[in-house]
Amino acid sequence: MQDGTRSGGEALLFLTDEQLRQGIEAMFFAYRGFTADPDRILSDMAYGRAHHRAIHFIGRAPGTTVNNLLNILGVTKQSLNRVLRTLIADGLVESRVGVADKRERHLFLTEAGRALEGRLSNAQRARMRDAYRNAGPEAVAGFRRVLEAMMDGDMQRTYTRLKDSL
Amino acid sequence: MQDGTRSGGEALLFLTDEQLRQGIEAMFFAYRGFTADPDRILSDMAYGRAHHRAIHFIGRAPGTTVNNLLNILGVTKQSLNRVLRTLIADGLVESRVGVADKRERHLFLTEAGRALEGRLSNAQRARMRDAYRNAGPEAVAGFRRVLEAMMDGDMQRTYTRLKDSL
DNA sequence: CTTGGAATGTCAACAAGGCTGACATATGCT
DNA sequence: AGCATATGTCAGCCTTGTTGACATTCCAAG
Repeated sequence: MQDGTRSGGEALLFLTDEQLRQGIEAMFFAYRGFTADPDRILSDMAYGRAHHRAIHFIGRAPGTTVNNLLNILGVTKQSLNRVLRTLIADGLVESRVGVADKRERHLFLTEAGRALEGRLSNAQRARMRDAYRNAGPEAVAGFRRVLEAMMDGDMQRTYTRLKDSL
Repeated sequence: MQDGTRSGGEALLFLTDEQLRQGIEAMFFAYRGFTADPDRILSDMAYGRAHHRAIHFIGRAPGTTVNNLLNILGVTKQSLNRVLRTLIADGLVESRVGVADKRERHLFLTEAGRALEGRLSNAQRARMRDAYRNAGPEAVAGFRRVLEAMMDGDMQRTYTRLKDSL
């Protein structure tokens, strides 16, 4: 009564190793599609996926601090700083010294930053929308449930906080 | 009757920009969890995610050719070759000259290769299993449907071929 | 007021893993 | 014989991650 059937006779066939393996591969191939469109846009400029992530989360939570962003992105400050430096130099991001705490830097998208953010997120949303429409609302609900269960505890909290902040 | 409601009054609220954005972020955070466990195992050795992918798909389709693997992984031969070279040198992968066509190399996991593959895929399946169990069979079906709809056409075909080959 | 710690920025060095371009080798096919 | 295919390899470049060290600025506690 483990991993395939249950005492009541209810099949747990969705937990077989083969089903799990298919899920793993689906995740791998789908993530490629997920990033493909923004990647194409970015490759025309001198930017990569790291820039996209920074732009996305700054646009998502304007005024966020560097530390905040660091936690969301899960990279080192040196890594993030390199990306932020170029975005600021190129006039896509603005960094304002904190009011309450002047050590903190609050990050905002400039007009140009918002423009690029729009292009990127339009492309990514278009793919998502097609997939959602194709799969239907119940499938989408399941999709979200499985993804949330797949996150690390920390990220689950970060994700929920972000999600509920609108 | 676009993007929010339909003439019949059926809500399409799951296609709102806000819902799509949440799906995008869920995908981002979930993928981190998805790769976290194998990454931890690999970082102890001199290997990375690229080695994991190669090992996974060779274990998945033993005897696959280099070209085949190239198509699945979507990287350049130089990139793949660097990874394969170390895996072969370390005795995890065996490369056999083709029988019908001697230009081709067929790739197999050695005993040691299968051992590592097992560790990695056990870890990844464990997380997947927990997520699946947590979300339930209907959610899993929806998860799979959305992921498949999110893939590029090419990858969708590759994925299906791979999936049906068992 | 001094001092410790927090938040941030920056420099240097390095590694993984992508990429392009060029070229070599062996083999298969026409 | 000659072209195409499959593979390997060298060299060089880019992005994006890492660690370690150090400076600056500022808050807050003693």
